[in-house]
Amino acid sequence: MAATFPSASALFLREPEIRRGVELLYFGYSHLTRAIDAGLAEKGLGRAHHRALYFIARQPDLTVGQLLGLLAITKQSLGRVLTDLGKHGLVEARTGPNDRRQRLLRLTPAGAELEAALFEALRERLSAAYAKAGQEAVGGFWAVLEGLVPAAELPRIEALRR
Amino acid sequence: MAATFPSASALFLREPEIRRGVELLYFGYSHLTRAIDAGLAEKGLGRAHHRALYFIARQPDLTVGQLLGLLAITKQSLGRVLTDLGKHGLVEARTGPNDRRQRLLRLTPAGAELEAALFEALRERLSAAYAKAGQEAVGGFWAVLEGLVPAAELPRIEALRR
DNA sequence: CAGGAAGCGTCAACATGGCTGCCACATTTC
DNA sequence: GAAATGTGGCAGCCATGTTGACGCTTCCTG
Repeated sequence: MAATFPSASALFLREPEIRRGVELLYFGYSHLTRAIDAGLAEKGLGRAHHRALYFIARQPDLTVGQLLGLLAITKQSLGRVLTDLGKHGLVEARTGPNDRRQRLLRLTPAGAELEAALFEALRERLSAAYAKAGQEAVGGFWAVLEGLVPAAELPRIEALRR
Repeated sequence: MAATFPSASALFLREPEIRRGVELLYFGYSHLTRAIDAGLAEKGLGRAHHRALYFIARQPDLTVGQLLGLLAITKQSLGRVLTDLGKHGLVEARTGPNDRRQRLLRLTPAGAELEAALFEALRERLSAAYAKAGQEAVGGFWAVLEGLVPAAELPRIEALRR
């Protein structure tokens, strides 16, 4: 949260600055996600598989429902992805200890290895961008992106940071 | 370009900070793009149509080839999108005055109106995030995203700013 | 000025990853 | 015991990406 009070005519709120943000977000996001496509294709997986893999790595033993909430897709779409990941031996599920209806998801060693390899590609790109922009810029980067996420959603994201 | 020299152990380059960036980028991008889905669905269009619409609005009279370069999809995929936009009366093309092989793309008044309405939704979200984060943060946001784009690609993006 | 290269359009076929609707089952909670 | 919840599965649809091949028209160069 910055301490500045934006004036009514703040220059950084005008159309060119907004368009610049839209474009950089589009291109930046595109290039970052493309960084792992090759690694995924090797295993016959797609981006949907990676998103699931990523969040399971991030929060082991999360339930199918929690993952659905993060990905914001339908149960059916996720089901297909989880089935694939299971068949590839990358993800395994066990029954919830408290609520036996739940299935707790976890990466297998092979899954963890693949996720780490894919993350390495993301890390390379993003840390290069971080280093080039500097620490302060990184704080700004986070702050703006946080502002794009509806307040109701933020807790779920913050929870990923343990 | 920040003036800081990242030390070998810069805290903001460690895994948690990288993961935070990956996640915020994912969620921020998702929420921003979802902001216009309703408006698009009303017209029977999808996100692919919006991307084309957006860049044609941004750079009128751009050629099919230039648009292909920006979107980084195949000619066939773009062809389908442009055909749709033409049928809806949102985009029109005229023969290039210098090179008659080229088709210069332009929004019709209806196309400009739709693009403006969709942009308004993006503007609302992004300017709220800008205002909340403050002007300095916005600079950092841009700087990090620029670092994600391969150097070879940057000129094309900078060119959008006239 | 002939011939190759470039810009564009288009056909067919296919893959991925979303979606909806509907149903089934085990389990938990009221 | 009834209702709500968490999960799984089937069938089918749609949007948007892909490859490969081919054919125009136009431009440029030797």
